[in-house]
Amino acid sequence: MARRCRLPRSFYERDPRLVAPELLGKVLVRGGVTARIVEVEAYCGSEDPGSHAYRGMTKRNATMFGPAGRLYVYFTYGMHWCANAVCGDEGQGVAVLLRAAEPLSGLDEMRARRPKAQRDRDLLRGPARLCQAFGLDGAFDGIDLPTASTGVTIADDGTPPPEHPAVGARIGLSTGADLPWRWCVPEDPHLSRPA
DNA sequence: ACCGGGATGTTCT
DNA sequence: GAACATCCCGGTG
Repeated sequence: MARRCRLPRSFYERDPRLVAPELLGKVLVRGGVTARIVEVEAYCGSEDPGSHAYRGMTKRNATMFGPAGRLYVYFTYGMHWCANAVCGDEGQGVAVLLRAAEPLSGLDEMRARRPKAQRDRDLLRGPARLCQAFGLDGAFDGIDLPTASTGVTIADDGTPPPEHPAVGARIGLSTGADLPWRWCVPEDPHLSRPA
C-alpha cells in the first residue's frame, strides 16, 4: 500500500464542483477509523438555492464561510449530523457533502457506534450514517482537515478517482434538485442510493 | 422489493 | 409555524 498523505489546503481551495469528483477514492480518517469516499455532493453558496449558504451567513453555517479545508458539521431532522469539506475562497460559502464511503479499518468501532446496521455495507451508506459511524457531531464543526494535530482528515493513498464518475441530481432537496452536482463511484455497493 | 409515516429538535420565516 | 442536504420500522405484494 502506498503511503497515505493528508490532502493539502490547496486541494480544497477550488470550486466544489471540481473538488467533489476528486474526493472520490480519497480516505476519510479519524484515528484508526478509515473509509474510502464513494459519494459526494457539491453545494455552491449564493448561486445555489439548495445550499445552506444561499441566504448568507448564519450562526449555523458560519463554518462554510471560513477558510477551505475546514469540516462543516451540521444538525438536521432533529437527530442527525452531516459533514462537509469547506472549499473555495473564504467568504464564498461553498462545500462538498460527504454522503457515503466504504469501510476500510476500525470496523468494530463503526459497528459499535451503529448497532442498527445489519450489514457492514450499511455502516457508511448515507451522510448521517457516515457521521454516526465516525462519531462526528457538532463538536467537530470547524476543525481543520489539513492540520496534523486534529486526528480527523482526508488522505490520498494513491487510489485515483474514477475516470468516468457517475453524475446526477443531489438527494433530499426541495430546491436546486435539478442541478447535477452529485458524484459517485459507478456501481459501488456502498452508495446511499444507486447512481 | 417497495412504499408510507414517525421520530425529534434546531433554524429560519 | 414550517421546513429540514435523514434514517428506521412496519406495512404490503
